[in-house]
Amino acid sequence: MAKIGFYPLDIDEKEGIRLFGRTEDGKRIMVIDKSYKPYFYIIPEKEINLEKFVNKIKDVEVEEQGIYYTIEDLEVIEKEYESRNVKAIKVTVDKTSSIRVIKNELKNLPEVKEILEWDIQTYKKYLIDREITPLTLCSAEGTITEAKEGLELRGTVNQESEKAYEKYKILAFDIEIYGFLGDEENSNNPIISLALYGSNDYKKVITWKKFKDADENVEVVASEAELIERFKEHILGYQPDFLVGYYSDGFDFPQLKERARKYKIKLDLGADGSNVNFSKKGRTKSSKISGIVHLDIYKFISTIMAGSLHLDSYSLDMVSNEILGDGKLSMNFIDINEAWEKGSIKEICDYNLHDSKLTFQLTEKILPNLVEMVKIIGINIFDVCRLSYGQLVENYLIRRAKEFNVLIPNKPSGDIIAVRRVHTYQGGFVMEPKPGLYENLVVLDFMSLYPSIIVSKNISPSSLNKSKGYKSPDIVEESGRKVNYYFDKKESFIPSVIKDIILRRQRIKEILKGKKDSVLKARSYGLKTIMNAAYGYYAFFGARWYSKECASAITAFAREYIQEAIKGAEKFGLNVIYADTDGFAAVLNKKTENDILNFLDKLNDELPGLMELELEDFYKRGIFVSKKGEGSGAKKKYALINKDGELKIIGFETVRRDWSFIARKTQKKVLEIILKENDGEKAMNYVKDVISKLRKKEVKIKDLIIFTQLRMKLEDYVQIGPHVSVARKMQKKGVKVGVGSPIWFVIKSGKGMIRDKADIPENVKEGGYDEDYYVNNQIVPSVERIFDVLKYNKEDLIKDKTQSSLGDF
DNA sequence: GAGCATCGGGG
DNA sequence: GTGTACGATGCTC
Repeated sequence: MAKIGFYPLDIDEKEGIRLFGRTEDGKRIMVIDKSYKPYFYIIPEKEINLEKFVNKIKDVEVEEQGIYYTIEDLEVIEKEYESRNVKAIKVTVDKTSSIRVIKNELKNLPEVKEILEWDIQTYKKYLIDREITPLTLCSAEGTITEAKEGLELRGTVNQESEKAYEKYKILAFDIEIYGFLGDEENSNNPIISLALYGSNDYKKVITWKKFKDADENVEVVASEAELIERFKEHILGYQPDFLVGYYSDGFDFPQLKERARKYKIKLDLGADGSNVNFSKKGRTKSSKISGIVHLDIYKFISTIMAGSLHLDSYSLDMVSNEILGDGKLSMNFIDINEAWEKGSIKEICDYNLHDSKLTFQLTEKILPNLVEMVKIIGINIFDVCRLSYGQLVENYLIRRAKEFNVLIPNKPSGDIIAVRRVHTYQGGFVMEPKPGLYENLVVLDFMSLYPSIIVSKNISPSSLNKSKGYKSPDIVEESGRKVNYYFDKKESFIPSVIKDIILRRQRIKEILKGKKDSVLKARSYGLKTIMNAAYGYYAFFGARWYSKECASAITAFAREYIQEAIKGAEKFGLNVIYADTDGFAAVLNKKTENDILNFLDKLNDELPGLMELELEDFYKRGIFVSKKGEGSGAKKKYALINKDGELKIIGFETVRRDWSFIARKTQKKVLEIILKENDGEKAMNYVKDVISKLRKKEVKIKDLIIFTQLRMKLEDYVQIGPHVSVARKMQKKGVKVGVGSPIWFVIKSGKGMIRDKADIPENVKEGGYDEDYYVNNQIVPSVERIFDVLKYNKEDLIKDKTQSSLGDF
């Protein structure tokens, strides 16, 4: 028997619970723990004799194709379920596969009311019950054997301390392919280059076409098959803890899988010699390797981090520009194809390596967030990386349920989900902005409004009742009936958990004041993310703890609070012009900034404990434009400039690439002139200038290009938009066009439908564009609503400066 | 305002 | 549950 300290990096189940990790001196270790027995709970019918029932089922055993599934233990346990104390029967079985079989055997017995906790993966329950946190110091005790892949220990695991693993070995990778994307055709496209980037300047590019000016880190192999083999060798040689890609679940690994299959190469990268495991859940694929944690950071960034990043796109280029201040090298996929054909392989290698470098650097930046999330939720980083908001909250609640002795509800069935999807309820309070240009504004926000309502009104499915406790404001149900919900004042599970998070985060923020600590910062971020997702979780149709009543009570309380705050502000002398859910913007009138701070202090004294209205910022000027779609929860669309001259542009489509460059630039410039200089006339003249240049055919074709991507096979299109029409022309010219092909086009001058006038930029001579299209469909719509505010109308814009007296037609 | 179509990430 | 599977947004009627 030996005892060894290690950090679990990943966990799964095969033969028993398997934990893959690193020992303190950096050796790879696989621990197999067979001591854990899976279980589920039976909620019996009320009136039955428990002892008799336990006796009746204790010998239940099922045989299927020679395999025996047995019950190992039965125990009556007091638990809380749906706000009641219940006597539940804990059914411990011999192995994970027995859960399903035994459950099916028992579920139809008359004594059984419900069966719970059978649908939670065993490795997750193991982590909870044994109180093990991945990535932190554990110990394993048992018999050790040493193999070339690392240590193998059979025995048991204990949590040793909170000490976190630090020396992560990260290896980022990226592939380039030749050809065009498309679901089926994809497999025919060869991988032409593969790059790896790791710590300590580890760089490798593998390609299979010889070229002259190759760097030392480039390996030229004989074929694509050899490229895949080398990839495997490098991974086994480098022994990363984390193998990281950007959209690698969706592209790189599936592509590697297809190409490896073609050459009959095994992708046996697992520490136990197993192949990469590909799985598909709905639209989302994932690739898992035993013992090497494959992370697709695109998933984490585009779902969880998106909540705080607010980018228009989560492409590697956009994200790395935002987080690292460095973007991709400028090469599109046509360039890659051409470079491969021409033999400019160096270009491809550089591009490929740079992408994997960006992926590596992004991983280093966001890893603290991932790691803290792992420590908070207590599941493995592979899962954390791929969580949705709903799963984030749910996994956290599942982990905390044990200490509250609460039974976990089952996942809803398809029927229940279908019913839940249909039902709606009223959302946040939105005050339509009176469109206009305003001076001297203040924006005030409730800090964590929804979470603090959950806590201060104890809102949860288990405290919900008909007549006592906190009473919600009037809620109008779908039927039109007015109701009030009540929430018992005795603190219940979910509000307690949220309160915990809020307090824990306040303590962290207190420590962080005037100090820099990236770990604590990441922890605070993780806690905030979970807490802010809690309200949405109640309303999420797939949630175990779903409650439309709770969700609608939260928004009802929130509407009341924001409206009260607005009333208070107006009484105080501010002029509120816009509000959305948890905050509002107001004109200062004659009030000073100091007055505002005093107003906040006074108002906050009157609010319940955890609730607080905060100062977001003071603004010199702001423009609020009219919205297209009215109604609650409508998206914000306004722009503000603060005292430092920083612009805050919300909801304008200035950066969408399906608008021509000239339209985007014009919109941005107009907002800038209006906010910075408050000169509507100048902004107007700027637009008129652009229009006049367009009419005089002075605008360069490159500023007029519109970009879209093909989403279907060309022949499947029924609706022929301009991009489809252009794609057809490209195909006729012999260009390969498939799913995902990017289409750049310009609208040429001439007669007929827009789609007939659309053409690839190369076919359009300078000045050969349709100026009417660009004026009416690009420039005017992009600035129209801004000028509405300034009381100019569309005609004013289109009128030529020099001939305005001639009238419209 | 419901119902249908499109699109995301990767090359 | 060896079953299914996205979610947000924009356009059209």
